[in-house]
Amino acid sequence: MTTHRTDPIQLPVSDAIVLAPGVALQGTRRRFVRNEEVFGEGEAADHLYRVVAGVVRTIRFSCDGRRQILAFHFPGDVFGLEAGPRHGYAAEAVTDASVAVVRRSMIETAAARDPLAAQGLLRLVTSHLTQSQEHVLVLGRKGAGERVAAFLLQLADRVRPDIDLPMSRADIADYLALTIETVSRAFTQMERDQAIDLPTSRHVVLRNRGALEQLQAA
Amino acid sequence: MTTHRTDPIQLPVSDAIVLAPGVALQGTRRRFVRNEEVFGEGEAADHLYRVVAGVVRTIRFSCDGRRQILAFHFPGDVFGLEAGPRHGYAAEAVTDASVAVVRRSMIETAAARDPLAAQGLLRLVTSHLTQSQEHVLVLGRKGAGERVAAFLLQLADRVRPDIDLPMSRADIADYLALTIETVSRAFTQMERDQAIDLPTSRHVVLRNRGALEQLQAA
DNA sequence: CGCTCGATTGAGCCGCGTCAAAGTGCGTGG
DNA sequence: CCACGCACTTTGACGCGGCTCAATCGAGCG
Repeated sequence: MTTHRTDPIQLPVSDAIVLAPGVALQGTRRRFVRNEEVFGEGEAADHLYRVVAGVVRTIRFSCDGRRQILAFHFPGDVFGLEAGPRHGYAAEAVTDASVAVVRRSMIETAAARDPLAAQGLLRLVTSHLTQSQEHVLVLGRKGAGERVAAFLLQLADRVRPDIDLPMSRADIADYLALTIETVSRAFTQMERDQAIDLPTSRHVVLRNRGALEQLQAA
Repeated sequence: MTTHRTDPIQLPVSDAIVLAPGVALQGTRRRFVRNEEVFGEGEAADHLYRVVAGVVRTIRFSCDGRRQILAFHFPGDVFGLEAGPRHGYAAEAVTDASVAVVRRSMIETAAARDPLAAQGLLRLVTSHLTQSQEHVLVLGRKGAGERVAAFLLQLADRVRPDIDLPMSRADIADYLALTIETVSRAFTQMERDQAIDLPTSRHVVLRNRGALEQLQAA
C-alpha cells in the first residue's frame, strides 16, 4: 500500500513522474481495463510507472500458485522500480486505470545528471521499503481482525471516514494473506461492533475510529 | 536476510562502506556484545552501518509488544538506511559483532557529488526492498515447515551444505513469525525425513537439498 | 425475469499457538 | 575435575483461530 487516497475529488495527477521539485519526466499515458496486466513477472523492467487514475496492484505468486498482493498503488504513486533487469513481480489494474510510463533509461540519466533526482528516487524506494516492512509486521504479528482493521485505517488515513473500496474481497484477502471468507467475517463483526457501517459491500463508513484503532492494536 | 554467508573462512571485510567501485567511505569501527543494541527504534537515523564481523538483526515491535525480526545482516551487509530522520526499527547484535559506522551526512554528500555513489545506494535499498517483499510472500503464503525450509536454503544459498546457525530458535521464530516450539518441531521433522542432520541444535547439515526444496515449495 | 459473479454465512477440521514438563549443553565456582 | 545452575531446546497434550467445503444471498446486467 503506497498512498491511500480514495479522494472523491481527485487531485490533478499529470502524466509526468516527479522525482524532485523541478525534476519531472514526461511520460506517455497508457490505459488499462480492470484486471489487465500492466507488466508481467519476469518481463524486462525497463519502464517506470505512475498511477494517474484508478488503482493498480503489484503481485507475486508462490510456487504453488497462490497469489500474494504486495501493494496497492493509488493515483500519484510510482511503481515498477526494480534492482535487476527483470520484474520480480507483476502489476495489474484493480480498476480501469490510466498510467504514466517513463523509460527506465530516462530515469537513470536524469538521476546521473541531477543529484536531486537521484535523491528523490532514493526516497521513493526507501518509502516503499518501509511500507513493505510494515506489511511484514502485519502479516507476521496480527490476527485476522487486526489485519482488516489496520487495512481500513490505512485506506482512511486522513479524516475521511468514508471509503469506497476499489478492490474486491479477494484482493483484500490476498493482500492480508487471509481468505475471502475470513475477510468477510471480519467486516461483519466490525459492523456488529458498531465500528463501521457497510451500506454496500464496497462502501465502508468508519463509525467508531477509536474502536478500529483498538482492534488493530495487535 | 541480506546475504547468507556463514563462511568459515571469513572474507576480509574492511570498515569502509563501498557504494560503488571506487567510491568507499571510511567509517569508524564499533564492537557490540551479543544482544547489545546497535540503535533503537525512534532514535535519530544519522548513521549508516555495515557488518564487519558477526551477525546483526533488525527488529520491530508490534503494538502489543511482540517482536518481528525484519532481517538478519551478515558480514558485508549494510543496514540502517531510512527515509525519515528517525529509525523505524531497532538493530541488535545477534552474536558479538563488529560494525563499521559512517555518518549519514557523509553518505549524502557522496551521493550528491558522485552519481555512481547515488546509484550504488539506490541499488542497495532496492535489493533490501526485494528481500522484504520475498519475506512478505513467505509469511503470507507458506506454512511452518515451508518457512523453515526456505530459511535454511537461504542460509545455505551456495554449495555449502553445512550451516552454523548464528541465531537462536527464538530469533528464527521471530523472523519467520512462528513460535520456538513450531520451529523446533520443523527441525526434528526434517531430520526424521532425512532432509537434514542436526549434530547440535546450532549446527545444520543439509543431507537432501532436493527434499528441502520440495518442502519449501508452498 | 433469470443468469452470473461476488459476498455472506454456516459447519467441521486442522495447523499452529499455548501451556507444561523434561532434556541438553555450557559456564562458573567450589 | 566435578557439581551445580541457568539458558536454550525438545517433546507432549490440548485448545483455538482461520481455512475448507458448501449452501445461500444479493446485485448488476443481458
